[in-house]
Amino acid sequence: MVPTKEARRAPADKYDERRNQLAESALQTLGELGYARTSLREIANNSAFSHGVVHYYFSDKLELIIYCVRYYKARCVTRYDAVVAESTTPEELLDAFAAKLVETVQEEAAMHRLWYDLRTQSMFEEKLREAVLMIDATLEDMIWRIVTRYAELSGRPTSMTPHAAYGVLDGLFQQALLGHLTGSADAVDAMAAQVHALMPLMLAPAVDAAGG
Amino acid sequence: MVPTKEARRAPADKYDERRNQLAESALQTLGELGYARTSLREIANNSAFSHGVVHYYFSDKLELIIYCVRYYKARCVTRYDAVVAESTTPEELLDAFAAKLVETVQEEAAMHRLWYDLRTQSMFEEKLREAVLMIDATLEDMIWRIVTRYAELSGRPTSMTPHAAYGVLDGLFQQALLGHLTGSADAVDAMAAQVHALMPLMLAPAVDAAGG
DNA sequence: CCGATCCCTTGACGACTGTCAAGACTTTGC
DNA sequence: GCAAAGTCTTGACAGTCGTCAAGGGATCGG
Repeated sequence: MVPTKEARRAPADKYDERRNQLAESALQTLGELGYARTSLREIANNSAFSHGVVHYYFSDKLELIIYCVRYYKARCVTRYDAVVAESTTPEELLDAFAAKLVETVQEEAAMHRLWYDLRTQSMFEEKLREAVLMIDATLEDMIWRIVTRYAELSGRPTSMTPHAAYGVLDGLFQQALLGHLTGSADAVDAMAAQVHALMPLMLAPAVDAAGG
Repeated sequence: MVPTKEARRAPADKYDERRNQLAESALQTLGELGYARTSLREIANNSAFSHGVVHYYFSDKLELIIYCVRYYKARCVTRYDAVVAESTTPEELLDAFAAKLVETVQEEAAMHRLWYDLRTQSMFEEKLREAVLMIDATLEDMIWRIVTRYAELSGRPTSMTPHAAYGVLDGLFQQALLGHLTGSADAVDAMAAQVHALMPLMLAPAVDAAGG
């Protein structure tokens, strides 16, 4: 009998652990091959198990992938929190933020292209939408924490909605990722410069210090 | 014998015409199903031909798709030229540009999600990169024509690189497309507002008219 | 130590895929 | 009107896919 999560006895932990283990292998495979070319057998090959085990822990290929999306989110959501916490001036925050962006484009390119792949797939596959929109909103929140902290440190109010701020930064990030993956040597540095130029524009214009 | 484009006798036009016909059917199918779920048989089903004919006009599935990308580009590249040509004030240009963006998100959503799909696929499939990067550069030029004309009409110089301008606008566009396709009623209107707010930020700040 | 439950492997199924060869039908050149 | 070239259909191929059933060990409760 196929065990469901709630019907399981004691080792619900072990069950979830296996699911996470498979999600890990799936994410690795998906990041390498993309959604279109990833098969369950290939995922299993990149794990310690055989291909049949997938249907023991997931009812469906899509359920595995959706589980992966949510599992992946848990890793990303706090990526910039240290940057926010440790910066004490707007310039410091901006530098640290841009540096972190550059770092993550370079070192987690596979995961990021997978994210964009899955987000685009959700434009075609309705079942992916709920999970994708949820993580997209979470990423928007993450970006907004940066922007509001940057505004705070600058002593100026924000002049963009969270949605718009996320949209433009995500556009630059995606552009840099594409450039990075296609061999453009200066793509990530260009992104850093663009972010430096863009962030001040997300705040209301500084008043001239004429009055004091 | 498989005819190659250069070895053909008189009807090189008819040959290309058929290729375009197939590209049309392929684009329709790809826009509906996405790259991952589109098969050659499905493309042929959406055309007047049978599935075998694809290999008469294209050596490969990938060659067909790459041909589609280039074919698709030819339609997009002049989309905003009328807006540029007919606007006489910066406000008019901005309104017309935003309106055109809204229109194209709504009425050509399938083609746009396909474009983002293929562009993302190029992060995984090396053979797609050349065509994708070419059309991406063309789109960047298209956007830059808007921005420079906007700057001209405003009497202010631009303050962003073409790359950055394209990146941020594309981010907003993609965000609106995702929102539109996932049922968010105000996604496209939000994009219009965001574009209105963003475009002035792409120009150098207006000097205060204190000196006359 | 035995039976039951859990975990996992193996192998198979039907469906679908890209590709291509064989041939039929159509058009063209003479 | 015949032969050749061009165009398209049909059918098959080898392979891969998601899915699932049967069964083997492992583990655990008694």
